[in-house]
Amino acid sequence: MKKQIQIADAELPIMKVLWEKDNLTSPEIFAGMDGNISTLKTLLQRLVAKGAVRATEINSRTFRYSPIITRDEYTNASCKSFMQKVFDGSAEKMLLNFVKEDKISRKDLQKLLDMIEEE
Amino acid sequence: MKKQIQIADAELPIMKVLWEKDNLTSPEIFAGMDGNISTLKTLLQRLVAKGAVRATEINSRTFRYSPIITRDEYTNASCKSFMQKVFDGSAEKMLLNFVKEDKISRKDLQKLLDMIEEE
DNA sequence: TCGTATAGTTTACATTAGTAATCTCAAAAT
DNA sequence: ATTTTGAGATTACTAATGTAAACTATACGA
Repeated sequence: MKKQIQIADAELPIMKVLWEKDNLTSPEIFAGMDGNISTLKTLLQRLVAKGAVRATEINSRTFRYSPIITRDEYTNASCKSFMQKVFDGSAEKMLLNFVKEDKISRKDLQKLLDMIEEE
Repeated sequence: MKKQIQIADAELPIMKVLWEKDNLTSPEIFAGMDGNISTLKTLLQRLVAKGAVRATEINSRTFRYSPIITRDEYTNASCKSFMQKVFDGSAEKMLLNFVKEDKISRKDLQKLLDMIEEE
């Protein structure tokens, strides 16, 4: 049972950058992101501390960062716990809600169906 | 802009009980729930404090509790922020992921489609 | 070579969340 | 009337989160 690493909301944007392109230096990560630079440093640090991101030393005192947790791992775990929490683990309940609330249209559903059929 | 009331994970089970049946006394709420009774009291109190639950006095020092936030309000807000956070606000991305991960089957989708067609 | 910019480290602090024990005081029981 | 019970209030404490300033020491530019 590998203990679940929790990625906090404020940390997620950093993960997203690294999922897009990894092996970046911290300035590369932070360029394009908004928020206070000190805060971003702290968040990156915490991600490294909790084992979500790996820091590889290049020069002494500078690193390149890469995600250890994959986007899929994160997404799957989040979806699962979200579905569990809000819809008592029922995907159908969730879907139904999305349809009722017009978050998804008939067309979207059809598109999805087609996509499945193709495989 | 009504400020978003956040319902914490540990508080949610109490809300779920009240969404099922409201105007309950605290012993009625807690019966059937598990967890330390003191903890449950704290959580109920916090829900009242943050305006998610209304306490109506019956005798002095005893109350009946009812949800102020509706299940739909909660569900919609949660879905929205979850989708925003994880799927950058795209319902399709999310659905697609659920399908890819086999959380939803072709059959489920078809059922939904049928359901929509009927209206 | 020396100064400086800055990547990374340390420290800080308020808030929320999870968990729970203890206290208070009226209502119910005897 | 007195005791007991228990609903609700108060207090507590740790961990996580969001936010950010200050410090340190090196790599690079002048």
